[in-house]
Amino acid sequence: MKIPPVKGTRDFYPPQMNRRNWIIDGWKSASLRNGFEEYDGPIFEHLQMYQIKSGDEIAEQLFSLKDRGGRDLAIRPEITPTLARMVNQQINTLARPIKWFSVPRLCRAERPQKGRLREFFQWNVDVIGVDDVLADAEVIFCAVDYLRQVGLTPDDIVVKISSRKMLAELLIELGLEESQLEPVYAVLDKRAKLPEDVFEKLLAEQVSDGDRREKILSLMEAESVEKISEIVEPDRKAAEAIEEMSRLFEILDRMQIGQFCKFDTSIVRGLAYYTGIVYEIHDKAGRLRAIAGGGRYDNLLKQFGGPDVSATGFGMGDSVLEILLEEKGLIGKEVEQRSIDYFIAFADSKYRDKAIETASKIRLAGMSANFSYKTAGLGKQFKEAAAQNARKVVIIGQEIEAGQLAVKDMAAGQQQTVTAEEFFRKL
RNA sequence: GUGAAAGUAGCUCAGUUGGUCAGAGCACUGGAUUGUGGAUCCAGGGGUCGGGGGUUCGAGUCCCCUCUUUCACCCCA
Repeated sequence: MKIPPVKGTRDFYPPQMNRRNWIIDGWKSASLRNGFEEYDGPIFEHLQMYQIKSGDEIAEQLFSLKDRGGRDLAIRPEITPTLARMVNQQINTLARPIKWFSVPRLCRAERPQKGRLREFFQWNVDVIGVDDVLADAEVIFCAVDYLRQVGLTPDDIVVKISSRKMLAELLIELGLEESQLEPVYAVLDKRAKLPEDVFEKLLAEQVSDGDRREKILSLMEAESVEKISEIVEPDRKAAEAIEEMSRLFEILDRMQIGQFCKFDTSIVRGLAYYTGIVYEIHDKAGRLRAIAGGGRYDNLLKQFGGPDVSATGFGMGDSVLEILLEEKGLIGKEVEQRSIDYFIAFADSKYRDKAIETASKIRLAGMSANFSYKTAGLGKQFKEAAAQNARKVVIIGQEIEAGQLAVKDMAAGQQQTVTAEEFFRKL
């Protein structure tokens, strides 16, 4: 009986596994050079953990199970709750700022589509315990640092940045009720996806007053933080939020990534827990879903039973990223290819034992080596070596009787005869 | 959860109104090639035509169901 793979999952054969490792290794080294430490948690948690933040309806979108003790568990659909739990548990012993990153494997029971699978990897970078927008700037820098390092430029991607706090203060100043904010956010979030007239109609359903709608539309079109104050005269709290945004952009400029970043009030983000700066990284053409998204979530640790500690961070999934990198031709052929330091060929089956011995010595010295399981001619063995992308081929032939080996550099095509003793000494 | 399209070898695909329709290229294995490579030539293995049911003398082809994939919607932590 043939059993198919599970819907929305991927098999990683060696070439795809090499790609996956290349992406994840890039994430990890970017995190480390930005001063973040790696952590991880279990792949499942109590189901309840995911209901605190997002409510029951989200429980339908995750994989849940009952263990033999009747406990309701869920495979993690995100790692932020685990992070909050882990940090809360040791909050009094952790030195601040807490700069942590993780590359968890996550599962969500959603319908798969382009750039969205049921199992994926997500790079998470967070700073906990710092109120200052400097922390927001630093995580944004970390994301851009990686994306730039793999070859993406400001022509390819854009970090769209806004502020929940600023938007809320301005909307309230315009006369909206607190209770209207959520539904209005939902409409504003759709702006980029909808034709203008449909968007305006949806907005009119939420905001009946024409003048207010005008102002909101102008806010959405503001190209810079400065323009905001021209549209709505900010009160003290709004001015603070605007000031914070300006400062963020100053820091991003100082960090040399200003050309990747753009003020964009249409970035609202789905769920309610963001409290300040919010941002999404998109492909410049806007054809794909977001590459990454994040923001400040100052209330989360408290919601998980911890103290009032601020936090900010982002998540970047592997699937949209891989599609974009593929489209831009930034995943080189060599990423998928295997390679090996040495391939040991033997000219006659009587030298096979010597070849096994040689390969083992090379491996013990810390280099990679293979030899053929077959006793084929040298031509075949060279083909095998080439197929494995071997850098050098060592030939064991009659010269071994005089203590010598032939070593061929496959790229250069040059071959040298050296004594076995010298060869092993130089490994 | 809703809607649309697709599914033939490991991959990309051809297969006419139902009647030599089990095929090609690439990949893989072996040989040409018993001391030298990714080329070339030859040969070979590999398929219950996604699965199940139906119509028919006869189904890869038509009908129904189902699974999977892709795309969009809902949602997007």
